[in-house]
Amino acid sequence: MTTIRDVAEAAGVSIATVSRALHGLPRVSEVTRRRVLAVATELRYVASPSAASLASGQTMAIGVVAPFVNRWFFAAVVHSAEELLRPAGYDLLLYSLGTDAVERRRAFSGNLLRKRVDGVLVLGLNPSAEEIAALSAAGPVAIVGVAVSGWSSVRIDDEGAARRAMRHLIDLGHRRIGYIGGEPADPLHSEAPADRHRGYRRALAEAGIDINPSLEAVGYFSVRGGRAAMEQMLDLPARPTAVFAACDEMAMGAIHAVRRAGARVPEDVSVIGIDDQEMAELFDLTTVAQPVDAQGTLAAGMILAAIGNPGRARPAVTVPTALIVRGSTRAPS
Amino acid sequence: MTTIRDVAEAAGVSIATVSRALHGLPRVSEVTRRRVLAVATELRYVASPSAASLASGQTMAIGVVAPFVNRWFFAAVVHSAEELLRPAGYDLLLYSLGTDAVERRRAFSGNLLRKRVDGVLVLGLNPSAEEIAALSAAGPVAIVGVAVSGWSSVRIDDEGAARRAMRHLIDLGHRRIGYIGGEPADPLHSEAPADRHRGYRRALAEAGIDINPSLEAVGYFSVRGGRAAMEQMLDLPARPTAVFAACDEMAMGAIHAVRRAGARVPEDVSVIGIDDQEMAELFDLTTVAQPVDAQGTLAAGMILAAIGNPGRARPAVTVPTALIVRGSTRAPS
DNA sequence: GTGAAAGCGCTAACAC
DNA sequence: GTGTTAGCGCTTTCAC
Repeated sequence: MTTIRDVAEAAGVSIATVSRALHGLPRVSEVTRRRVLAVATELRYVASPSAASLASGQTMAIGVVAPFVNRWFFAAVVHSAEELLRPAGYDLLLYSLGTDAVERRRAFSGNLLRKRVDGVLVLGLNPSAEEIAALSAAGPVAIVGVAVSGWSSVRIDDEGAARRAMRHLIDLGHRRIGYIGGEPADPLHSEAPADRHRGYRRALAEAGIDINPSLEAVGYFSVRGGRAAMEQMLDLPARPTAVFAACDEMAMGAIHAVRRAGARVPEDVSVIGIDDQEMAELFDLTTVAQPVDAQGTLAAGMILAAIGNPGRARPAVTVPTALIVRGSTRAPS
Repeated sequence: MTTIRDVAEAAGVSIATVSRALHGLPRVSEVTRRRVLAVATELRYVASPSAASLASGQTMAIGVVAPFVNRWFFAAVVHSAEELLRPAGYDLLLYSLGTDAVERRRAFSGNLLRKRVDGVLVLGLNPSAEEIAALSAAGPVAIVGVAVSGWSSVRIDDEGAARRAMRHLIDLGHRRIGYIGGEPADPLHSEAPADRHRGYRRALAEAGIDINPSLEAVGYFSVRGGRAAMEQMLDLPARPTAVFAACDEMAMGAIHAVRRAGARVPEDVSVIGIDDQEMAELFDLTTVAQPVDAQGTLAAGMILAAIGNPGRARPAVTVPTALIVRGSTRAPS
């Protein structure tokens, strides 16, 4: 294995000069720098990150903590974050925790990330006080999806997005509107589901429509959960004329359920979601779009900005959403 | 920051003993071990991975190289691999390269992973000779999707899966069967697309059906690509009665195109895919399922087995696929 | 069963 | 502009 010493000897300089030359630091003559670079390339030298970390105190790695990578939203955010982080010289350390509460606890209690990363990107979970402490010990944190005081954050206005979806249905003339959301006790402790639910109820209230708990079903934020929830509502004596699902995946499941029951979207039931993920267009799904890449890039940028600026305030940004009207909603017949 | 020295002092032993105790090594009395463990917990001590790596020569990290994380297959494989790697004490370093050839070249030429990881998991690309050399320098490699000599590998029989899909259509009585595949010059240099294409043609040949190039369209392995490809085929003077798409995403795009054109699946056109991803059921898509979790777990296990066993042969495993018949295929009318 | 000490490969402060 | 040197925090021999 080639070390910095090999390069130094081959270039006829000291290891300190090699280090400076390779990092583009001043106090190295142009001639020397060129020679060192040439030798390093020739010898296929790669600096040891472990040694560099130990000596410099920086790991040049960012931890990415998320419940899953195999969910559209998380994968997309991670991808866009990487596009900013990698060119800045940072590696990405992936921690997908799963839904399991035990696993989650273990991950945080072990201080998984301490001494391993310079900063953390958190996705899709609403951390407890202990978790906030544990993660904060690892470096500056940016979180996507919920605001946490002391951390940078990027999110959408979940309640507002839900209200916008609901207003669309209400403006079309719907009065009997179902809701498909998450579990009452969300295993990820994320706030977004509760916010969206609040938006649903608030929109109803604003329109002077009574809340009907039998029109609220649990869809677990998954396709099949959405389908099951819709099936349940279709069995009601008085079916809803429209359904608002708190994410596109559940909305797609709902559309499937309607069709399997021999009914049509939107003629018999209108369906609206939140996200505007890739598949939404395929389902001709009306939805409230949230910018994904922007959230990943923003969060990554916040981490970078926070590293080395312990003093500065941590921004909490809310990014805008937009109603995308497609063919899955129309006035009730 | 708590170091091993702090623990040693607090426990009244040397740092060597702390190290042994914490690693469960022999030559430490049970009493001492317990005391050290207690003190370490008390002090919330976490060993520095950089220092450990530098001293031991192991990074306890595995590099994951993939073109994207935001593709169903890759995300699922990564997730299942992590479930094996994390408990074994390994971190996951994510490198999603994107499609960009330049970026890809840079990634490999810089020897991105050398001295950073103990092993590598490669997904979704068919490495060139140089890339094989570059990655091999980082440690034992396991690759998913294609066999590479000198590396461990897990894959499905792509040609066989394609033939199975085709035989299903042919057995149903179809003779005019379209194909939606990847680009002729695959930017990822992956072999799977070519293998599947070969399976398509071979199945036709075996059934004594002439190959008709106008029935072969490019779908870029994406939903929209599949839709565009299908639209193109629907414009043909003689439409195919069935279409085989080389992945489910393209198949779903194709189904959408058929419906938008006012035709029906499967009455007018049968559609079959490969993958059996989560959404396939929603589209009632007949497809050839490939085991995803198994591939991730197997590949991860191979890396673990290879680490510390430089001599042993590298297994090349082919996992079985299965035809899943749903409602998107039927006999031509 | 325990401790002393020699590195691992690098960065950064300092001297020249 | 360049070199010397003192660590960074740990693992691992080797002596006791």
